Amino acid sequence: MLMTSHNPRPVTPISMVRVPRPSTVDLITAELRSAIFSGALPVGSPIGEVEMASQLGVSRSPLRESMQRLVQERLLTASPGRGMRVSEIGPERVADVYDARLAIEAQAARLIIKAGAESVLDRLEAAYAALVQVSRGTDALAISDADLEFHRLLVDVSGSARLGLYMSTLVIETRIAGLSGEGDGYTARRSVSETYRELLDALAAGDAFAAFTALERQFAEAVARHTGQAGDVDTVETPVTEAIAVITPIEVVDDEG
Amino acid sequence: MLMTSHNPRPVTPISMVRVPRPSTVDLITAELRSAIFSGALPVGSPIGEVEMASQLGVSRSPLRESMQRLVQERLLTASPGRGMRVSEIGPERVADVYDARLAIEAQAARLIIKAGAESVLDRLEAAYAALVQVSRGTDALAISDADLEFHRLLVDVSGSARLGLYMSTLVIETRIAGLSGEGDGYTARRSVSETYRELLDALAAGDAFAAFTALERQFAEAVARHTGQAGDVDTVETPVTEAIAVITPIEVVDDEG
DNA sequence: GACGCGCAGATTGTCGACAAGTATGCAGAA
DNA sequence: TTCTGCATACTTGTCGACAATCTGCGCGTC
Repeated sequence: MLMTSHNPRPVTPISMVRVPRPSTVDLITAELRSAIFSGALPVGSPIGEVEMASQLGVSRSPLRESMQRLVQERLLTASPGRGMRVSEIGPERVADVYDARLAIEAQAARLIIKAGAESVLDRLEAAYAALVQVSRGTDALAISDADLEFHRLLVDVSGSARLGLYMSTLVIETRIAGLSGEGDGYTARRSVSETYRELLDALAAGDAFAAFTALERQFAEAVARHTGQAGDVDTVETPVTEAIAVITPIEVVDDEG
Repeated sequence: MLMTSHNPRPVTPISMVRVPRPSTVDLITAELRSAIFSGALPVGSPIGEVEMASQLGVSRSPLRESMQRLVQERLLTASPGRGMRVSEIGPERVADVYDARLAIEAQAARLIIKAGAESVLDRLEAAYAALVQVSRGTDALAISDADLEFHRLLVDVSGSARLGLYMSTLVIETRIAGLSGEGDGYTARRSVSETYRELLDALAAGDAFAAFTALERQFAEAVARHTGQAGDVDTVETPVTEAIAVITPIEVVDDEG
């Protein structure tokens, strides 16, 4: 009992990390990201600040701060004096997105192999099975969701916080690239590429080079599809109805039991 | 002369991209980034908004918007109700930074090899020579500058906009990691690692795997040095004087000839 | 008929002010 | 002496308002 006073160390110093409550800017940012991803905010559309602020139930100041985060993410482009608009990713920028994805996901694959945990392979197999299942249907957006979910999981299970941060942006950029195309239809590939199977086998075998090659081929196919040089792959197109996802107001957190 | 009117197409439609003037938020963001990189804003120090705003000559609103960009970059950490502080990168996070750098720079090396332009090799050789030259001195910060300049150039010449965006943040994070260490001294390695030479040779030979291996070894050395498991390498330490770089006020752009 | 100019409307950028929350210091009790 | 509770001062978060800027429309002129 006498020792407690002269040593002001906390009781559990190791796992006592500060868990910050999400701020308003965090909530708005997440809401805007979701709106861009779902297509509720169409690609290229300008964002009226007063309208968006009232729709979110907040003032312009936190909204503007949130939009600056998305500007840093390159999801919004700012024109001084002219406001923000949702970034477009035309065919000439698709290759850049997939170059970055190859950098991130190949490194994630290396980290997974380096860690050598088998449980992550099961989770990836499950995500792959879900992708195969959804690809039997005709909902292009659902196929894209399962596809991106697989890739996001690949990076998440690698355990790298920075790679995960980059990937969460790249996932949305990939979706934007699909939405920036011709008209308001979303095109997805219906037959799952065999490179997914190759990637999973390479991860199981611990072959980093084979994993890289699989990803490289998979992305080359995607870039060719996005730039209109698609081969004879079976694709399905779904119109994007903007009403499927609305902007939900930010609700004030009331943290009393 | 008669054709000019009926065809309203711009004169140079291909390279007529809109060059936006830098907004105030851009200027403040660049200034804060520079202050963090130079050590004018010490690692872990809180940022008083009123003081910083008056020092920059702007109001709190654009300053707060700029800081949100840096929060997205992970250069600042926000505690709700408690303000912002410059992020620390302790020894447990150093490996994550270098994992991300390996992802980015290895992909950059692949892109350089894929493009196959010899002029970029000359620029990299020049940056390498500058690093060797500076490493003969005892200014640790100058050595770090030349080191990071080499790596930034490596990514810049790859031509990928997104990799460059990631790298500009990773460069500052690497510097922060060096500044987060023991006391207010910056330690740099004095003898240039032979992995730089190996990387350049691999790029010249078009060997992507060798380039990756060189980077991987180079970063493993750096992580070991940052986490205190340094071997017998020759290091030099320079105290960081915070007065060397002050926060310069944002000057209003007056764009008349 | 086409081009340039000017004005009105709306929107963005910036600022000051209020409200809410947090850190600090002090007094009092165990 | 040490811990607890409270009052105070300061900081942040949010809001409304003003100023600067851009867009669109209409008019006049070449």
